[in-house]
Amino acid sequence: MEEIDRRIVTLLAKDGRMSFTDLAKETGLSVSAVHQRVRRLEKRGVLRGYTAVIDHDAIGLPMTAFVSIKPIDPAAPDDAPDRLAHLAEIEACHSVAGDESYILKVRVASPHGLEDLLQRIRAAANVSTRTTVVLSTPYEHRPPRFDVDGDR
Amino acid sequence: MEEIDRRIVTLLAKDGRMSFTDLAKETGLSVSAVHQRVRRLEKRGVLRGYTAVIDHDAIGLPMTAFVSIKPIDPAAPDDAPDRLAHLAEIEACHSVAGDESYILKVRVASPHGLEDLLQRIRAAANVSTRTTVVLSTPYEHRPPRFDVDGDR
DNA sequence: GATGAAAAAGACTCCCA
DNA sequence: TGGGAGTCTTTTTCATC
Repeated sequence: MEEIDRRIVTLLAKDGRMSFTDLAKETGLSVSAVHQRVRRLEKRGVLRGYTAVIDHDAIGLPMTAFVSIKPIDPAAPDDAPDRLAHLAEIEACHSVAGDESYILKVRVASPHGLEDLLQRIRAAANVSTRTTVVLSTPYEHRPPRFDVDGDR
Repeated sequence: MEEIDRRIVTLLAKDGRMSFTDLAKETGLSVSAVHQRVRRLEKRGVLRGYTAVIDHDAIGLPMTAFVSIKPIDPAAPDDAPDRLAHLAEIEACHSVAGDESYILKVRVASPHGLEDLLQRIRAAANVSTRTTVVLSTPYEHRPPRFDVDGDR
């Protein structure tokens, strides 16, 4: 992928609703050339979609936490992500190296809501949990900086 | 905030580029009424912006990690987020309760890139680091489910 | 791949209910 | 607040280089 595609991706990461007209101005290409490139990036899966950035305080889910989980029975098949997928409070699920097996990012309304969610997580996936409560988020969703190289 | 606004927010979380026409169809409102509501949600800060969801594998940053940091000198003023803001590999910075003071989410090209970044983090903010490498991400960026209530 | 032009769809404004 | 009409902008397709 070269320069202009990277530029387009970065611009759309900063403003997912930027118009093709504006993308064209920023990249120096014509509108239709930009259009073509964006569609190609979408098709290739480089651009996986678009989403609104939401203020969780404003929608009544002001509490964020990271929940690390570990299976109670290490011999059982590990299908925790599937077993937890129905819990809408879980925004993300990452399989990780280290002492625990997954890190979940969760959004809840209150400490009570967190307590309740943790119980449901433990019950649904047969895991123990370790929770780190987020106090504030100085920044999040920063656009990626990516270079030509394959390293650094 | 009531029903229809919540619907709009959820729809835009799922597809940040959804047209006003489609939002109107989904909500049963007229285009101008939806338009008005979206602008109001943006103005109130409920909708903080829009962003493209990027495949980090595809752009040469296939390695994700969570880096927890702790100040070397607990007495020093805590301005780690500012000191780290120039590091573009850091996608998010959360202040957390618990043993460490911040959790950073980082994206790098390789183990070598991670090693290099960790050194830069330690040097820039005078902190020790503990790193958890992400092996895979079953899901991420799931839209919030939020109810009328203020609890649950 | 990129371009410009033309047609279709959508965004945005304003006024009235 | 919501709806509708009108206008202007953007998107999308297409033929051409």
